[in-house]
Amino acid sequence: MSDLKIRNMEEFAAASGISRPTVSKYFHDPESVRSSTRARIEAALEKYNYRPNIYAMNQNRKLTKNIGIVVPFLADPFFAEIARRIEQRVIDAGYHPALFSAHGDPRLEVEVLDTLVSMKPAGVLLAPLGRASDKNAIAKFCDQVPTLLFDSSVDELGVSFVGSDNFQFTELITDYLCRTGEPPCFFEMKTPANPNAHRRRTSYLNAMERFGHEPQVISIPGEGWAFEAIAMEGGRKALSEGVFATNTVLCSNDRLAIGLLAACYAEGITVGRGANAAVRVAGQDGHPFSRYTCPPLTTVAHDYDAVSFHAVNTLFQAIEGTEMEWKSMRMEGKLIMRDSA
Amino acid sequence: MSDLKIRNMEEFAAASGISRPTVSKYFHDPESVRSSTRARIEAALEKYNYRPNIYAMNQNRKLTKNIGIVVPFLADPFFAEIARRIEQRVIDAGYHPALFSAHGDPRLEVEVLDTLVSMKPAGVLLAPLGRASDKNAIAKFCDQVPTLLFDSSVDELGVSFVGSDNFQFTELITDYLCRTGEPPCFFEMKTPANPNAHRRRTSYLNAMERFGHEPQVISIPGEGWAFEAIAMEGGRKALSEGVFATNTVLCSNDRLAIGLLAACYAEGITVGRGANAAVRVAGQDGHPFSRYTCPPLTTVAHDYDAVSFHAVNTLFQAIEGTEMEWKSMRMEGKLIMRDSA
DNA sequence: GTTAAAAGTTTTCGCGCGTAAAGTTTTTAT
DNA sequence: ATAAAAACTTTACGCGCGAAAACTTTTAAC
Repeated sequence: MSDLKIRNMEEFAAASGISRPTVSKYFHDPESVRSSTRARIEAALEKYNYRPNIYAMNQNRKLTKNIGIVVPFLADPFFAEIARRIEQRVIDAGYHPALFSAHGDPRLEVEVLDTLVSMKPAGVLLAPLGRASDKNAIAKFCDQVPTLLFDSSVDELGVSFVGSDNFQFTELITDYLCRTGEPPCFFEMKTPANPNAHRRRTSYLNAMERFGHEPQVISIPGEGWAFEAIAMEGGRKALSEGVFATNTVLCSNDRLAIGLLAACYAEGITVGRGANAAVRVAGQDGHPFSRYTCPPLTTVAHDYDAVSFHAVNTLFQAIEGTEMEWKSMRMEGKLIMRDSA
Repeated sequence: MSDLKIRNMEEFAAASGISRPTVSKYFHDPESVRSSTRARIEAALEKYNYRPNIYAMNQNRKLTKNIGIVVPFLADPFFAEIARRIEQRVIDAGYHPALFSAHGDPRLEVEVLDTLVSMKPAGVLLAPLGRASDKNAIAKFCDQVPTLLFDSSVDELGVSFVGSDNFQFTELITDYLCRTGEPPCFFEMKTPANPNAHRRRTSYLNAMERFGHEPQVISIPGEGWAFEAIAMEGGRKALSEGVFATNTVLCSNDRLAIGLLAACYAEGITVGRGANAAVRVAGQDGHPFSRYTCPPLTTVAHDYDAVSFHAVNTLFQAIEGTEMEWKSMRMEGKLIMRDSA
């Protein structure tokens, strides 16, 4: 690599023996220039470590090559995992991901969206906070930027929605639990941040009715995103008061289940599906660490691959101008039987 | 808010009754204009939802208001947590954080650094991959951008280093374990990604010698960032072969400990400090979920607050031109006694 | 080998802002 | 009240690139 510093595209074009507009075209889309031209540019690119000034580049483009990714809480391993996969797919498609977390704060979510508008991204993949979100702000944002909502939908905003079929999740595991032991109680937060929680509760109630069992929902208090702590505290209280009508508890999500497992441990209650276990505990999500709880957590896992694939693909279709109606794509979950239930 | 669309700073300046250069100055630093001027600009800002074009803004500035944050693996809750806190502090300081993860891939780490160079950030907070990092690329990067290394240092690069005192971590918990039961074996990955692992092993060996105990290091094979899976597999093998010389295992980090707890569970080995427990297991890091393992994990917790505070502050000092020598700031960890050891 | 299409070149303009210089007004200090 | 300092205005230029128009060369098609 030569040490001669290339100051701008003009100089780089001269060094590579190609005109600046063609070089510009190359950076916009390498496939848009003849392969012989591409080779010469790429040879120069090897020699001089030139990169176009991203600010000058994006100033006059209506559409940049940026893709925004927004999640409600990045310190939640579920969102970290799904964001990681989406980011990888965006990079593979030749775009530049810009990752943001609302950190559980609706005001910060609005700020992130404001920042994104001024970034003129080609598109945005947005997992909204949910209940706490400023719906008007999100609607306004969706009008300005091609946005695909994932994980949890807000009305019918954006180009489409990609997520998981929460009804199917809960039905699947409720069925499994009913078939293999006592019917489950449902353990959830009273005021869940995420609208998927409501779907799961409803699905539980429906499934229990269909199977002819009496449902029981235990709603514990607590706000925010510290699900494990909330479940541990609420779980200990519920366990010590003996409110669970059966020996089986289905948690609204895996993080609550992890907290409940800790509560059981603290209360000296053995968990598992063996004869000498007192209760069965199951979760929902296929949390990255659900495999390593003690006992390993029985759960319904998101199809991370399918969600990230369809989310990114659908957004790119919209970006490329494919006309399409808004639709909701919900992936089925897979039952993962482990020792906890 | 008026619906009249303001197209650029010229129009906004006209609307607020202030000249464009002064408005420009305001956006660079609101404190740099007279309070009466500031009030008029902010009144107009309320009225019209104008935001300067970030690309045009940054094109001619040598220094933007962006702060890069780079971590080796964002799906690791430890890094998610420290990134979250750093990001918050950066926002509070009036800067714009740009968060990147190398996803465990050294080539991606180099790409992220390349991207960051072209973003002309005011500064970067970089937690390098460690062993796998391209040291030359990092050194070159540090020459171009004010960079503060955190978590793990690479030579004496950047303006300074802020992290944890890994020697103190391991000494502290080794001492605790020796005082409260059998001396610990040390459980680690054979080829750890992070250089801190070496410090912890060394510290363990030193401490054991000082306390007059025979050290035993169990190094399990495995590559990558799936620590729990590696520890679970390696742990089951080690447990079934009975390689542990004592009933106490100190893990190089909490994620390995979580995997080892799962291995113990799978092998039917009870963990804890009670009389009827077979082994004691301890970790290091104060992983966000260490509180919710079964049994809850005894560990040494990073001082997340101090690390994020000093990292951000030291970087800002360097940005503001404060002359200072390179120094290494290592925060002490706090022993967190729980039921696992 | 001719021809049209595709690709590349030259030229020119403008985006939205940073920045600097010179002049004017307002504020602060004495 | 007056001078000096600070803040603001006016004017002007340039950053590095996108984009469009008009022209030239290369490629592909028959």
